[in-house]
Amino acid sequence: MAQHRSLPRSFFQRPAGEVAPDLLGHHLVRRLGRRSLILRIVETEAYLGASDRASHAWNDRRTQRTSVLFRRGGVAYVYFVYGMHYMLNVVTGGADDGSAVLIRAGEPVAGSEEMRVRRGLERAPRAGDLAGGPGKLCRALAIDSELNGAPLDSGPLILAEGSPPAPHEVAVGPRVGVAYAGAAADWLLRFAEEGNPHVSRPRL
DNA sequence: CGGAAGATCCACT
DNA sequence: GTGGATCTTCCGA
Repeated sequence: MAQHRSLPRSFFQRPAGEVAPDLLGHHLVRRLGRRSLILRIVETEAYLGASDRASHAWNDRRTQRTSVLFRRGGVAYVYFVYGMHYMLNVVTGGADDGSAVLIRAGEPVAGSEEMRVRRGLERAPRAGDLAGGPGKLCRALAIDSELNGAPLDSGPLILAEGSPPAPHEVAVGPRVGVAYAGAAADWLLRFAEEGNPHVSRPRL
C-alpha cells in the first residue's frame, strides 16, 4: 500500500474559491479496515458561506445541520439530500466562515472493484459510473453522516497529495443544481480537470 | 405540526 | 428531455 501524505490544515484554511481548484488532482482516501479506496479528485464546487445564496450557510444560517460548516477548515461536512444521496464537502476558511468545497467527482486510483460493488454495478463500469457525481462518489466510498465533522488529515477519510493538473488544464463554469440561488447561480465556482471523462454531467 | 424543497440519480420515451 | 423515488431539514403558523 502506498504511503499517503496528508494535505496540511493550512491548505483548507483559505477561501473556498481558492481551495476548490487547488483540490483537483489530489487524492481522497477512504480507509475501511485494512483496505483503502482512493479517488483522484477531478471536479469540485466552492460554496462561499453567508454571502452565497446557494450555500447552506447563506445569511449566516446556523442550524444543527450546518453547525459543522462553521468550524475551522479541514473537516468533512456530510449531509443528506433527495431522500437518498449523501454529499461530501470539505470545510474551508476559518471558524464562523461557513464556507466549503463540494467534492463532485473523482477517478478511481485504488479499490475500483469494491467501489463497483458498492455502487451496485454488475459489469465493468465506464468512466464516471463509479464516482462521476457527488451522490455516486459518496456511495462508492461508503461515505455517510457518520463522517460528518471528521478531520481530513487522519482517520477514515483523508485528503492526500496527488497529481494536480496544470493551471491551464482547469475548466471553470457555473455550479450545478443551484438555479434557485439568484445571482449566485451564475458565479463561476465549479472547477474540473479539462477533458477528464470522469467529470459529472453537464460537462464543462 | 404540516408542507415544501432539495448542492441527485436513474429509467424511460 | 422528463418525471419519480425517497426522507431529512427547515420554516411558518
